Amino acid sequence: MSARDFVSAQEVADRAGVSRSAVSRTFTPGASVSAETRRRVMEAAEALGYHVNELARGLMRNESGIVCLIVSDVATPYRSALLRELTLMLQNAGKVAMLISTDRSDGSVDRALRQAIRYRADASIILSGMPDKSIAQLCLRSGQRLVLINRDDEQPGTLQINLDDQEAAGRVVTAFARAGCQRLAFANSEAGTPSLMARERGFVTAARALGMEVSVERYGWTGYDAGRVLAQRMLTRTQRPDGVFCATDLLACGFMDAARHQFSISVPGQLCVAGFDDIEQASWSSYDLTTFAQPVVAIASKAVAWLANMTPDDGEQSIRLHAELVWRGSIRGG
Amino acid sequence: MSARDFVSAQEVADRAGVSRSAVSRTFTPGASVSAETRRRVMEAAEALGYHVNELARGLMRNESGIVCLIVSDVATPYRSALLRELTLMLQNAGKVAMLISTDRSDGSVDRALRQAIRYRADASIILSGMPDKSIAQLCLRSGQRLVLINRDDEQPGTLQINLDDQEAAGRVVTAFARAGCQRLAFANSEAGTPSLMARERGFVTAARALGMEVSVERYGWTGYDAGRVLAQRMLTRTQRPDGVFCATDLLACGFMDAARHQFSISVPGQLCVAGFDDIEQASWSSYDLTTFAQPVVAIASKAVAWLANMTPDDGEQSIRLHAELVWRGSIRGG
DNA sequence: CACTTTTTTGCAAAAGCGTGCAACCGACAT
DNA sequence: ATGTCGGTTGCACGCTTTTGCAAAAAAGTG
Repeated sequence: MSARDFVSAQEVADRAGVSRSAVSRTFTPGASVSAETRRRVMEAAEALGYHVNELARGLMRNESGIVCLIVSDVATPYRSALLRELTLMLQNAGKVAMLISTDRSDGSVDRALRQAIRYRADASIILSGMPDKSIAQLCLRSGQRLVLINRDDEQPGTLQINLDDQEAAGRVVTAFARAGCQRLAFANSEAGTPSLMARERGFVTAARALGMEVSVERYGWTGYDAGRVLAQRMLTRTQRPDGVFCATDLLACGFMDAARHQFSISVPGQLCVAGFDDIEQASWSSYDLTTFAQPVVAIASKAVAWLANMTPDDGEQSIRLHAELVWRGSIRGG
Repeated sequence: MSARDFVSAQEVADRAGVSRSAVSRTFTPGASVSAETRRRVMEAAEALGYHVNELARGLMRNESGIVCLIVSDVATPYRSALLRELTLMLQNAGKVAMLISTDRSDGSVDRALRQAIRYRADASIILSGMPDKSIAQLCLRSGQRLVLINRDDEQPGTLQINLDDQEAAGRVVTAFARAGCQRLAFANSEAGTPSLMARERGFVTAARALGMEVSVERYGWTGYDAGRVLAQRMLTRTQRPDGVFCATDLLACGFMDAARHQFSISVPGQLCVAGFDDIEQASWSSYDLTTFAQPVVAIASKAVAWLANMTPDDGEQSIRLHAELVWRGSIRGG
């Protein structure tokens, strides 16, 4: 066995010549301890290398300070950016982040949430995946607060953070129209997540409203390779589109690369492209992609603010954030 | 107060008509319980929605099952890829990952490690930052196992995972020579991490050994923008280099973009470029970058294998992994 | 100095779990 | 019938902390 010999509050108390409770109070903000006692305790703690045991503390308080981040595709630019903001802000709020990756297998989120419950996480933030309604129920029943980002389940007691995907998609139609595009198209993946579908809906309806021709193609998983495949399918038609809105920047990067290097189509000369997320690569000069910015810091700060604010006015709450269009060079005539 | 009312083992025991120990043993793998008792307990647990309290369990066992991941620049492609592998493998090993992001401020890693100790983490994996020797000592003193990735501190009781950076850098010199490059250069950041410096050393010494001209430039933080600035500095010289090894793929992407779009230099026609990490973008056709692959799955699996294998034969251990050269189109004549 | 008020301190209970020890139960051999 | 043995089960204690309560100490007041 690993001889892990932690020093306990008792040992500190003995060395400092005070009671165990005095030690406890010293490390509890807002507790009543005299300056002298605190000094003696701190000194002893330092000498012995004492650290509060958050496990025991959480056990007592029924509040672990742990927030569970349940996320699939961590290695994706948008997700990892959001992850960074969330962990940083949670740390500043005195919480600690427990990271659970879910692959695309079915029971994956389920297992993750059970794990979270076993560690008595105060809350879970779900960045992805398809959480079963029953599982979310389970979370809530065990007193866990739930933040759902870019999902549209209607669960009481949760915070929902969404974007104005549909309206945003409408705005890009206007941009394409102003650039003189005739035949629009939407490039989507087969993931079918609420935000992707909302963008598709918004784009198609806005295009139709303007009387423009519009087509939709879906393929594979939401990544660079799918973007390439979509380009191959859409750009080999006899009447190929000249304004393509990709559901995601990653799709857009793949699409643009295939268009330029495989079909020698100039962007934005012969083809306008827009994406969504404003990942770092969108600003790289090889792409210079016009896209919608995910308000990652706003998302993260709303989420942790809601978690930190423990007033149980919790009833279902829903926040809608605005996705700002970032003009770059992949659409003619900014 | 959030009325968090968890169901305890006692309640399950009452409902199942057994003692609390029976419940405990049911959820402890390898404990002695009859099939009948286990069934009754499981049934009651299911009905009541019972979940083992890992906080209390960790308190008893002095083993929390928590592994702390201390990482800076989470949103970076290489880091997030490694993060994904680590969390996935830790989960499969029955551990859980606690993520601590460190910004580049000084006391940041320090605070992170203290947090880890307070939660009685079984181990910490440090992907970055500059952990003070004294802090590492603190970790070890509190029985925490430590994995250091791409660092060169020599601490007993830790696992060090490194790459053959220096040799790899030597191999790319050969590649440049074969491509007919005359004037080599190394593009580095000012971060000064052990692996970056090892690549620089390896490249310079190998080039000199072949009697080739070689220069070094360092600028800023290890990212895309620094790559662009480095390109501006190096490509405006009267005698500009024709073979540039960038310390990192991100630097290389910035470098290539500036070279092509700002200076209209063709890659690999007039300029050969190589990078390091093999991030996803390196394979995108806009870059098609020849680079060294970080063996992320090997790194992750070595790390968690060492952690899972609790034999305390721990004495300082050091693993050196091989970085394979991935040939793509940014160097002439594959 | 005596009295009241406030602050500080120690005690003991509580939280939920694991586990050594002893008791117990049924089966089997003598 | 008695002894033995392997497997189960319950009891009680241990882990580390927080916190209500009451005692003690300190401070303030007349």
